[in-house]
Amino acid sequence: MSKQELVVLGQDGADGCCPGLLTTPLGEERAVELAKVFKALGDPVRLRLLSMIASREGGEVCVCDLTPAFDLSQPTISHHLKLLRQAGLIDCERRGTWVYYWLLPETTDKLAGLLTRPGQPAEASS
Amino acid sequence: MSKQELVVLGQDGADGCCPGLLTTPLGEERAVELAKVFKALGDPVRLRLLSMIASREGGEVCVCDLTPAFDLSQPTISHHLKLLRQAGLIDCERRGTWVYYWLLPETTDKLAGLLTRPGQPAEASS
DNA sequence: CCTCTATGTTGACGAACTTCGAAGCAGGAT
DNA sequence: ATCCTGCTTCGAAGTTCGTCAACATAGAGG
Repeated sequence: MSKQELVVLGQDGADGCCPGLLTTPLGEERAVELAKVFKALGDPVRLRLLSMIASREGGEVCVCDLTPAFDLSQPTISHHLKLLRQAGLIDCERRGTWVYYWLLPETTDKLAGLLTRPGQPAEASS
Repeated sequence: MSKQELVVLGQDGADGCCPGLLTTPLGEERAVELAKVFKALGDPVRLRLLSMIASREGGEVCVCDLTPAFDLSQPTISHHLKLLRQAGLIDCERRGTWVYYWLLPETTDKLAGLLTRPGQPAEASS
């Protein structure tokens, strides 16, 4: 299932290794890589999907719990989930009849780190 | 100059007022608003522009310093800068012959906060 | 085996995006 | 006023994206 070519956000982010977006000019290859992840977040449907998955109590959501929240066909939801998966933001597994999705926090952590300025702790909101 | 309809990232983010992306399901309107900002970041050219602007010593960059870094026409760079500006990520001002751009850190701070999980400080990288 | 349900994949189409050249505008210099 | 330079806006071409209907697949249960 999770045999998609993921976007791997190289060395960086929360582990405090490599330059953040806001401190050092971004190289072209790295920009391309990063843009894929941000592009995945650049759609309202995908943002809501990610949010629904991330905020789920047990950490896992079945597709059948996601689809009814939208006025979209199931294939469209499936398509958006695939893009989020390819961006390395979520992963999934089939369990019997259903497929469960969960957040990959490393990726969001790295994005948050990249967008954080040196002096700014940027504690989680709420 | 800065009379663009900015995307205003409502109440949220670093000020710890409203739910982060990862803790509470996102409302539709808010998702649309947020998606515009992420979409602005979803292009390699714009990411590099933002990075170049943000990491500049004095905090300001002239367009003429940005353009040579790309294999793109000046109108194209101008277009991307406009999108970043409409997303509320940067602003600009004309001074004599040149136009200077600078980062609006409130917006990146808010994004970082939204992507940060409750337990995770997400200190700036590098 | 066959059928039913839950998901993913394919192909197609309109909308949106990226890019360019050409034209427009604002200021400084002549 | 006239020209030149720096930048933005306009209009068009090519590409990518979001969406759906139709089809394919995986597993459960007869």
